[in-house]
Amino acid sequence: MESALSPHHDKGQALLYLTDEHLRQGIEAMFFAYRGFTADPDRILEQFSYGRAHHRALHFINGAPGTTVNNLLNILGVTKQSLNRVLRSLIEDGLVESHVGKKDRRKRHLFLTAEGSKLEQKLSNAQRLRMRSAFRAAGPEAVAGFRTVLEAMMDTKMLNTYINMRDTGS
Amino acid sequence: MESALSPHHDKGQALLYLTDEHLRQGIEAMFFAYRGFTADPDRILEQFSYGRAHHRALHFINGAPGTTVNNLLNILGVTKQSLNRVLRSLIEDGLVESHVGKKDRRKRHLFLTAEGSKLEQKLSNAQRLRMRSAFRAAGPEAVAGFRTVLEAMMDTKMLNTYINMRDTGS
DNA sequence: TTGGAATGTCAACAAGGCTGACATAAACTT
DNA sequence: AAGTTTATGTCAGCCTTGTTGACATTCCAA
Repeated sequence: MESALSPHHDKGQALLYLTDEHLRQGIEAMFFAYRGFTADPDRILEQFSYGRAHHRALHFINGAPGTTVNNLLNILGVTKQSLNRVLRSLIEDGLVESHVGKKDRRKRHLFLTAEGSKLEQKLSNAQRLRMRSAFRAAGPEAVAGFRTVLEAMMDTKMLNTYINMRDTGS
Repeated sequence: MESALSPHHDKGQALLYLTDEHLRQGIEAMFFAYRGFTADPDRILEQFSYGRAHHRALHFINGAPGTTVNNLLNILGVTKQSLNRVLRSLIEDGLVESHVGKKDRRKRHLFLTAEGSKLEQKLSNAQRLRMRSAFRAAGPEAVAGFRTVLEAMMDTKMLNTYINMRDTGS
């Protein structure tokens, strides 16, 4: 990265991507990209009178069937009251099932029903479609960089959660 | 990227980054990274009893001083009622000034006051700090890839808006 | 057996989206 | 000059999704 012969000059060159101007562009890119990222599922959710909170619950229950309410709380970073409202409507509508734990009967283990799975598929298909098209357009090196920067931008605690989900494939 | 001798095999290899599993990871990375991205300004805004909507308004008024309400509406993608509520409080609190247009007196041109600029600085410093540390940790190639993927993920309309802001440097 | 953890529920509140309706002033069109 | 469109503001009301606080229940663990 830096030449031993002219460290100061090369350091200046190499760090040009860290100027305030570049950072501002990165900030705005995140803003606009996140809007695109959520746009497609949002349109589907509207038809079901659901919101992003429902999508997030469906997504993570799908990724970790049998997860507990508390675990979901930690992943989503919201209060139990907030999550409970969402879960209640999903359970009432027959998209999610809550089973009392066998070992620890205080815990509720959450599962998608067939219908819940169907909606989750619909949502994630839409989101993957855009992600795939963006990945394909950008190419594998860009995607690797994308992942690297995003991981560096996460809170430490969330990074561990993410890495865990990434590596266990659920 | 692909060998001329065994295009099929290499194509299979090259496209491994487009599997559903990788896309799912990209989706979750976006979710967690966006949380990190907004966490620092959110903490500051809380002290001022403001929300993200105020931050967004301050950010884009700062980037394009004298912009009109309608322009801001298009950038932010919200209704005028929603934006107006935020602008009103910022104007009342003396962070933003609204000036009647000289050429077209229907238009209101928006500017940050000294105090508004101060808060905007505070917010963007916090956000840049995290972005800079992420960029530095990831390196210039990763940052280039990050930008490429984000731009590919935006809605076409927003992409143009973004590119315009990016290139004019405001 | 008692303390605390896990969960659920009720009530109340706020931010910030939304729609619809209406007002006003200015600019544009015919 | 009259009528239309544009830009903006405002009022009322609704929804989702976040918050806090209080309280009940269940049940594990020391």
